[in-house]
Amino acid sequence: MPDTKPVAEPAVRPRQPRKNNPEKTRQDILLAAIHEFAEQGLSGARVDAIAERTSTSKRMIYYYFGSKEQLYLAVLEKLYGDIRTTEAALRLDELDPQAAIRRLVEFTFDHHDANVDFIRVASIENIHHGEHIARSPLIRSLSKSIVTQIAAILARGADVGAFRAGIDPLDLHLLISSFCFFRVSNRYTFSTIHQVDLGEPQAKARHREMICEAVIRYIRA
Amino acid sequence: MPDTKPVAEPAVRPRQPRKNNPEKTRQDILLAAIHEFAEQGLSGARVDAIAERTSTSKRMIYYYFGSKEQLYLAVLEKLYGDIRTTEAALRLDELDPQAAIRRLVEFTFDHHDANVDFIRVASIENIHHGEHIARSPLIRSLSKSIVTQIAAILARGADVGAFRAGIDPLDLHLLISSFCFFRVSNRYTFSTIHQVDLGEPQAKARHREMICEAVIRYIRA
DNA sequence: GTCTATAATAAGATAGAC
DNA sequence: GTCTATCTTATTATAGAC
Repeated sequence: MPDTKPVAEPAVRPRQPRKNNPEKTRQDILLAAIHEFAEQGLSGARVDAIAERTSTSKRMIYYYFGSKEQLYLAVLEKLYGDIRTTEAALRLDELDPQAAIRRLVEFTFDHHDANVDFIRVASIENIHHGEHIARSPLIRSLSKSIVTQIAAILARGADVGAFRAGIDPLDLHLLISSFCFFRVSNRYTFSTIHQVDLGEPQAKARHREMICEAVIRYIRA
Repeated sequence: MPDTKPVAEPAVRPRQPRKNNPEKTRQDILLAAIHEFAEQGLSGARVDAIAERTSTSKRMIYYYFGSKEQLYLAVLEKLYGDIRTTEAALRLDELDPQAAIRRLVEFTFDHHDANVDFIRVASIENIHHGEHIARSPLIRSLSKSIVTQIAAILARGADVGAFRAGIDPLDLHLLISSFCFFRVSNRYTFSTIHQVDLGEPQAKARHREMICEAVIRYIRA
């Protein structure tokens, strides 16, 4: 049987060889990994699926990150780095104590609401007993600022008689984080069970106000 | 080649055939599955590992539950069934409004604290977008009572002027659940990052009091 | 640094005897 | 109803060319 292909192939390269750009490739992989891990969990995530989300190949993932687990750790550090960096730039010391608390609560609420990937990966990491985050001194050191900031606001508020004395800053951080986090992390079961939509704007605005109110009432003198 | 086996085997049965006890076998598998799914997640859990936790075999798991996913759904229904049943038996209507709220918060705190498996499986289910719980009308119907109970307490409290009017019962349930759940679900990352032990008795007692206080201050007139 | 192809292994599910 | 052994497929990880 004769070869039916045309004698001269056109000069079009059927596969575009990737331009060498290590840093961009690394970032590509990292962003794709965030979404895959956030969606599927650590064991559920497929390295093949991450590769498909990028413009590069599976081989490159192992080349840059070594293993699926190391890639997951890089994802953790990226997500925690992002929230702590924005948090540190809030300049809460410029506001009066009650306004500062309100702003912090609103920021936490909005950030968690807008960063579902962070919430999901944090949940996943807890399922794994936090064993990966424990190996990251980076994340630990990034997280000191938020507690220090709360402590300063509480001290100022107590000084002017606006807040009660003796509130533990880390406890307050726990109270604020709980609500802002849970509302996103447990959205599916809560919505399904109670037949409501936690994502709708009215509910969101109501809950944002509720946690502000609850926190302020809790610390008020 | 002659058969080298001894002519008469001893009457000792080398393997004890399991006594037929369908209901016990089913419960065995279910309890083992709770622990495995709670520890490893849905994709992380291994059917082999579940079989090893029981006194039965992998074959039986498929025999009784059909598939890994159906077994997981049975686990969900068991865990939600347990909490809702105890919750419904609290008799909060016998207490004055503020005492009733306090008792409900303390119950929720204690139950979540003592049922880590429930917390973990609920987290896992949210990672999976609540797609399995959505297929369980049983869980939905079980969960109506808690909101009804809160609504009744809030109404009584508003009537006697102890509570503000206009508090949404489901929102309050969300506020209470958030704190009690998060404290357990995110224990690992929170403890690691902030270098504290959320499991220690003093922290636990302090947090139990904090959420009671916060809720009561929030609804108080 | 990037690619395709494949090795090695793990895990869900089932067959078939008793 | 229960058992052991196995089939089949999917997945992590790597080899080796360019």
